[in-house]
Amino acid sequence: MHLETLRLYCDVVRLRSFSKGAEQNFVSQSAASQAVQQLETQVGATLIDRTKRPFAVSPQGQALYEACRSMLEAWEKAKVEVAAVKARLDGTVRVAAIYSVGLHDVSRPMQQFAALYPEAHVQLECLHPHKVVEAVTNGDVDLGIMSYPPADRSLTVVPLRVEPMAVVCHPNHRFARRRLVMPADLNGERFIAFDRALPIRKAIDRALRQHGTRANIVMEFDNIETIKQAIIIAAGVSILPRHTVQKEAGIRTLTAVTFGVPDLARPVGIIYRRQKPLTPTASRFVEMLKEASAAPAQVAAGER
Amino acid sequence: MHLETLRLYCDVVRLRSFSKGAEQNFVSQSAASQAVQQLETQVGATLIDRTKRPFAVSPQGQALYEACRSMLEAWEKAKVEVAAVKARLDGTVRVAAIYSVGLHDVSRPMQQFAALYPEAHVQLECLHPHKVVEAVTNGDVDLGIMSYPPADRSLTVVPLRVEPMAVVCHPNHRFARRRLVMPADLNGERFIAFDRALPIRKAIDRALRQHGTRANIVMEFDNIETIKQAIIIAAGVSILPRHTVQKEAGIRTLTAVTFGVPDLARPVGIIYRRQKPLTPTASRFVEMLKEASAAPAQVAAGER
DNA sequence: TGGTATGTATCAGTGCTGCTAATGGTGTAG
DNA sequence: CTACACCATTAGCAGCACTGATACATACCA
Repeated sequence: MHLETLRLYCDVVRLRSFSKGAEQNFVSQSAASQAVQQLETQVGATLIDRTKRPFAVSPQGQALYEACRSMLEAWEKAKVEVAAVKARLDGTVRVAAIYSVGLHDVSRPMQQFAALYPEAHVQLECLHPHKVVEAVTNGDVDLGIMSYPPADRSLTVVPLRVEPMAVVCHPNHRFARRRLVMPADLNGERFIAFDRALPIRKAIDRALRQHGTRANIVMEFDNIETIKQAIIIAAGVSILPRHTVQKEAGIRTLTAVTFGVPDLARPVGIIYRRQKPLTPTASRFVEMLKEASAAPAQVAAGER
Repeated sequence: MHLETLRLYCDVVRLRSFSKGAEQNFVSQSAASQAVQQLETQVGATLIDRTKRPFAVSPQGQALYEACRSMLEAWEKAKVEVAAVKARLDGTVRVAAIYSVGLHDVSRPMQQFAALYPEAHVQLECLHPHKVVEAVTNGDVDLGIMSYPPADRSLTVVPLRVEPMAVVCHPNHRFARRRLVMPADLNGERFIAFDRALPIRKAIDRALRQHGTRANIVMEFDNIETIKQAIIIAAGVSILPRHTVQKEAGIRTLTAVTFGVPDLARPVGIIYRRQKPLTPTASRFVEMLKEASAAPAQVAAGER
């Protein structure tokens, strides 16, 4: 039984006319006649007495009319309710980012986004890289922003940018006066590394190994902020994305020196579930992130 | 949108499985998948998150599920309600009869019918002939029982019997001693006639005219009972269906004498609207009336 | 009582929709 | 990582609802 048939029947009864009811539902009079007949067969009763004009609605027909009216009302209500829930959820973009990206690079696009789409809402949480992947996979968030996005077949990856890496040291370190540090310079140098489980650690290790360098790893941390603190207390040097130390370089608490391996760079990307297409709002936020990550890169290039 | 689709969706959600929901609705798993997809398109929201197993129902999906459940309940309730009204109405046969038939010939079949079909119910009302036709035409009653049923194209006529007419007079009247009264005998006789508007009046007038008889009409009434009262008070004679004075003849308050025009007879029939087929109950009652009108006719023949 | 006008039923043809069966893809458990 | 269970997808097909034309019924009018 079609809901449209019930609506048609209600209109026919309400307007006391098959023709008018049909017209109101944008079908032919013939269709209305057949539909009501089908409905009568379905419920097994005569709903309309057509021998008089205008026709008479039988007691059964009246009862069914009222029942149908409330059913159709319930249906319309359900649809708007679903649409409301959808709008509320669609208007919210839940984002999980790693600390180094979330703190520096997402807050500005977030403000920009809030200004452009006042009805939308961005929820940002900063997590450890593995937790970012987990949050995306579980569907706890719509988007994940992270470095070295994993090549998981259940995830779609949108590359954002590639962040050049620099050697970072204390301003008093001898490297701080140089314009360039070569891999060989790191031999035996006290080195503060990323945690072994992180892809960035593996990328740096591979780059150093390819140039025959063996750094003297004295500490391991799983996030950039802690590494920077370690460098500040003169515990050693490290290799970090250049723009993550931009602020510290400005106030001379850290110094970034170009590293002699230009292809060592940290890719940053957005991940989301392949099987779950983005909401329009989330798509717009992705576009904004892509634009935002294009502009600062040029600033960084000019600075270099 | 099909109600069956909503039912399928509810079962899928309830059983947390497309396959089981499909099975419960006797369709393939593919059909269930497509139906839910169509439903999602219709309401414009994702109802079920299929990336996890067992799948998760989204907030929208849950809201729609509850709405659909109540809609389906309302539908089932409406159907049984309509069926109940139908059963009640179908079990009732509304009959309109003219006085002379209703009082004498319908009450016994009615009792018989009530004994045979205890769940059924016969509503009998006695009306003037024209009102009987009107009641049938308006749909106020299912059946009409009357004499000289009109040849209306909107009515179906079921002939019941043909009632022979007799000259009826006071037991003291000179006719009362005769076995036969010829049309010529009525010349100048004080005659109590039917109302001019009634077909039976026209039939009697025509019969008398054909035999060159001019009765002296002293009174006109529109029903047999009143005519009988008039005869009893010795106001004159009349021509009436013989069996309508059977009781009075038995107790010697009236006398019926065979009339010399055997083809003068009153046809009695059932009428109902051609465009509105009889309910099964009404059909059974018609059959019973036909049987009942066959038996007494033979009794009357034996009496004659 | 006939004739006209309005409104509904009926019919055959057709395009669309929902179903099935088979196959492909995905998540979960062992 | 393989096996399994489950769901999605596809093509093909059958059934159904709609249309347009026509027939019929009712109501109104002269």
